[in-house]
Amino acid sequence: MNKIDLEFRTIKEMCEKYKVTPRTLRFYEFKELLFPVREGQRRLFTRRDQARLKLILQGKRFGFSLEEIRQLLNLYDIGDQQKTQLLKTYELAKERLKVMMNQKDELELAIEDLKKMLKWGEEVLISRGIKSKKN
Amino acid sequence: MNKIDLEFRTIKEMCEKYKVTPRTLRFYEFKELLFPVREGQRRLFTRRDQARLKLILQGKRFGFSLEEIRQLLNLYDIGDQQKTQLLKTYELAKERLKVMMNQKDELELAIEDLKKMLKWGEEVLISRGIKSKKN
DNA sequence: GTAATTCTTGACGTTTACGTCAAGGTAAGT
DNA sequence: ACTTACCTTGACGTAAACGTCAAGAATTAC
Repeated sequence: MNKIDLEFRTIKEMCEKYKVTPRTLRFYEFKELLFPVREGQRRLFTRRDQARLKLILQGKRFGFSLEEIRQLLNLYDIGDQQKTQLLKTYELAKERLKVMMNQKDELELAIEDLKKMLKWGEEVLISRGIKSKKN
Repeated sequence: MNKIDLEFRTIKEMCEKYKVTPRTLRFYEFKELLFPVREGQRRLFTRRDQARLKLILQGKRFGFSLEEIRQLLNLYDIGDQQKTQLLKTYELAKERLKVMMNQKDELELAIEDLKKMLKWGEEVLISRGIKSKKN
């Protein structure tokens, strides 16, 4: 009924829109990643929550832990942060970038190695007549 | 005393050489990734075990689960494998390669995004006089 | 006004890859 | 013989990120 409905989403709507389960959203609230308001006892997720959820899901894609994500979210939400804390968060992100770049390098090596393994496995399969050459 | 000592390693020697804990090696045996022989009740790890351990550690670097590694190890150890099983293992590795390449792509995107975040965070820090430009 | 739906808060279960005692066996050094 | 050192097998603990009931409240549908 209210135009305000555009501002808030129920847990179900959130689940459909972002492809997560209710349990997940409640869990994120419990972990202080989201802060839905209450209408009676029901949760209502604000735009801020939605923005945060998007970042959470992205963060997860990047391999961050929820705890790391919680800290990184402060980068977007600096209002009440202290200088020290802000700088710490920044450093955390920088560290994470390093880790990710190493991961990338290792992953590239891994891919090469696995390709070699596959090539070798292919030879074996062919030599046993299990597999034809052009497949 | 024996020259055979070159063939076998105790759990301690294995731990030092491969930087793992005894618990890890026992766990891998329990999970049928390693098959040390026994001298009395003590474990002796063969060359085959060492080769397998190297592959296990590599596999872990690549993000395989131990169960996946167990299956992949069969690629190197085909003696008693059936054709079907061999082919299945091969396909598994191929699937894994796909996953890894996707991971790599995502990771690259993630890295780019995180770099942007850092740049933005840097602006904020500078604008607050917490951080100087050339750092 | 009753049923069906959606929500709530517990609270225990799950998986992976080990960590961490506990209690005891055995071999080696002295 | 006694201590030390290293080994063994349980067996319970841990962390992350939810899954999966259970039991009850509140809203909506008809």
